[in-house]
Amino acid sequence: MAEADSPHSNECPVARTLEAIGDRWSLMIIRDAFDGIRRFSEFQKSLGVAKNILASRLKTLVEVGVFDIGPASDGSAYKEYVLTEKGREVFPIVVSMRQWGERYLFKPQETRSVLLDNARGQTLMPIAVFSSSGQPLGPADCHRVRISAQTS
Amino acid sequence: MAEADSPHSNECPVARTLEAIGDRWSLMIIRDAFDGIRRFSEFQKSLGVAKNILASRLKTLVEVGVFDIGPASDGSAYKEYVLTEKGREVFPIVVSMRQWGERYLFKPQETRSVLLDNARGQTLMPIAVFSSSGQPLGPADCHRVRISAQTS
DNA sequence: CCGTATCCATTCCGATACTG
DNA sequence: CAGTATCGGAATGGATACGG
Repeated sequence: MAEADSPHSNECPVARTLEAIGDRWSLMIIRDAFDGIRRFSEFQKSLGVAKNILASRLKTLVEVGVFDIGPASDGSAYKEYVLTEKGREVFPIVVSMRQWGERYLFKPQETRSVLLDNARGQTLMPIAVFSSSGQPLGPADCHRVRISAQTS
Repeated sequence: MAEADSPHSNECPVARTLEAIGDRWSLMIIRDAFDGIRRFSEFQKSLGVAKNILASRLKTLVEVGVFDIGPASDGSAYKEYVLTEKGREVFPIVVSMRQWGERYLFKPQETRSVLLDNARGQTLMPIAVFSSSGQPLGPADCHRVRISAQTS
């Protein structure tokens, strides 16, 4: 049954995001796409994942709207997977994951990959949460509320 | 070599983060912790997850250093799970996931839960990636490089 | 109340083989 | 090159029963 959604994904956007791209491979695939990877074989080589798994993930990511399938840019007969706007917008998610990992999961001298901005070759500003008025916010400074539809 | 890690967690911080907290429940547990949940039964009720699973996840999250176990604040005989600094710092990750989900995974009128800042009751500023000099950055404005240990 | 132990179903993954 | 088909094994999840 291609039924709606699973029990707990109903109204929490975090849960839905996890359900859409929160599996073990999807975010890695998207991360590679941020590095310019577009071809099946390149994903496969970069990730070392089995082809059937990769095919399956790519397929659902296209269904979800993270990737579009387009013609090869080099004129070859094959397809390319290119990020949609929706896909590009997961950038903050993977960058915040990257920064958290860098900070807490590596020993100081351990070899790692880092992200640099093209313009200056500098590391990025740490991602943080701000209020609409620009105040930095921690978990304790926020609360969740339920919004049922808007009548304006 | 000298790589004793699991295959894909090698040197990408994103991969390590995914391995540490990227499973189906951990981020939901942490999200609940941001809402002030600290007790086993509260997590269980909030998430609707089986007790053995919850116990298992909580255990690994403690091992990973996201939670500390402390005495109950109300003087009862039981433990509480309280976020460490490392745990609190996953806040940007779940907020960026939340915002992406809100934006792309909900129909406009669908009921959802949203995060508001306590001080003003406003929605948060969208999380974005900036260079160290304050320029907004997209995926195409960055590149990855490998850093092997020491320079200077 | 807070877990642990057990059992079972399901899903996920990887290797391999095969097709256009 | 870009997948699909199939299979076995591993990991994950859920329900329930039990113990501190």
